[in-house]
Amino acid sequence: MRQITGEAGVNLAAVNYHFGSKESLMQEVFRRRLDWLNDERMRVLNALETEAAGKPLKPSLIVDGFFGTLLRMADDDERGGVTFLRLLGRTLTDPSEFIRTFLAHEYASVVDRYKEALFKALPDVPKAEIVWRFHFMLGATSYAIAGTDALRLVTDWQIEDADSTDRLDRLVPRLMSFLLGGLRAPLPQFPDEVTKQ
Amino acid sequence: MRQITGEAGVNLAAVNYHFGSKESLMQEVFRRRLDWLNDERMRVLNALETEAAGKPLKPSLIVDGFFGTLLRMADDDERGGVTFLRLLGRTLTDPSEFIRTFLAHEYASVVDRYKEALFKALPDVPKAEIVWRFHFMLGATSYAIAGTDALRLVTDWQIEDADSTDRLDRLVPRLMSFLLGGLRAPLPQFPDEVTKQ
DNA sequence: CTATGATTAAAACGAACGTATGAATCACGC
DNA sequence: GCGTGATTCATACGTTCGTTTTAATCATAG
Repeated sequence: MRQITGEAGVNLAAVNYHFGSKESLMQEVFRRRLDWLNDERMRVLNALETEAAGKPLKPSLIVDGFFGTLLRMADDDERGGVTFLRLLGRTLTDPSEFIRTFLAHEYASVVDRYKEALFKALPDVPKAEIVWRFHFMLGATSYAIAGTDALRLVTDWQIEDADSTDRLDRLVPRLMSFLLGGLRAPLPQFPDEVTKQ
Repeated sequence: MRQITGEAGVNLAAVNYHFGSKESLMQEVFRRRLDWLNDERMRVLNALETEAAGKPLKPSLIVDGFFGTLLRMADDDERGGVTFLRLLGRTLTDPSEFIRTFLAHEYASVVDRYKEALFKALPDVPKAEIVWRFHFMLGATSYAIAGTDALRLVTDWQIEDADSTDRLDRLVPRLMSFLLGGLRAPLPQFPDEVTKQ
């Protein structure tokens, strides 16, 4: 709080006066960004489904609508840019109880719509499997967003290191093809099912 | 500290007496687990490479050696079980500076060996792409480990909810096929390269 | 038994945190 | 210009945190 109000050039008590508490401030920060993001996601999916006129969508379009829309926020300083994406990435993995509940509520309907679209797009894949892979995709994405610096230490990163805007241009297609590859991977063999076949 | 020493039934000052500081205690916790994990990973990779006698390894074996070995720690209460995996998952995404540096140091050589094995196994995939996909795989795995409860709120999880040991039996193959699918996905098209072709 | 070094125990320190308080300042309709 | 409600300010409260201190207890060699 002292750091935030300090950099904002206002008094420490301002947050509690205007927002009530630290948690309320955080909720407002997330709401400001996530409302836009989820509206945009809904808009994209609606457009896709209208155009498809009842036919299943291509998985790549669905994945791009959900994760691509998120990643492209990084380019938009008006929407928080990379800073917000990093905050979100961290929050998705290290969730304090209250903010996790809030995120769940904020996200639920959008995630449900996209899940349904994926069910329809991949009728041969069991629904449970799709939900799991959605989970994995979220993880890969959160990590890619939040941990840009984290991995640079683990591996000695002999990778091109242009300015960050350039890196984002390349991160999105890279992550997209990874996510799609994972989403459409052959179904797993469970140990207890091997004998059944 | 008070919670830890409390549950251990010892005095608060015990940690500072025996370990020096909270950070040193954490380092020791991670070292105890990661030394074993990374030794095991090295052992597995060495065995694979010996058996292959210079020929490239199957990517699935490499991925299983790195991520499968990690996940199977969850079954081994002697090695920390799910508790340690959750701690590690959280730490990989929310890294305080000092512990991230420590993890990087602890991991570097193992990650390098596995990266080299992947380079050799996938000669047609640019090295930079493999490093990125390694990153993505780490993210999906960390999230799968740490966020078992987190996603259950986001999606209304109409998934079988057996006891956790059963869920682990199924999580490993599920995650493995996702990771492999992502690792071997078609290469991405970068916007600025489209015109070149 | 006693001396000595290691360990444990109780208590407090100083810093950081979110929040609350009361006075000072501001904006603005009358 | 004055009064009133909203806002800003300095300040302090009460906790929690990691650490430190000092005394008590323990183990053990002589």
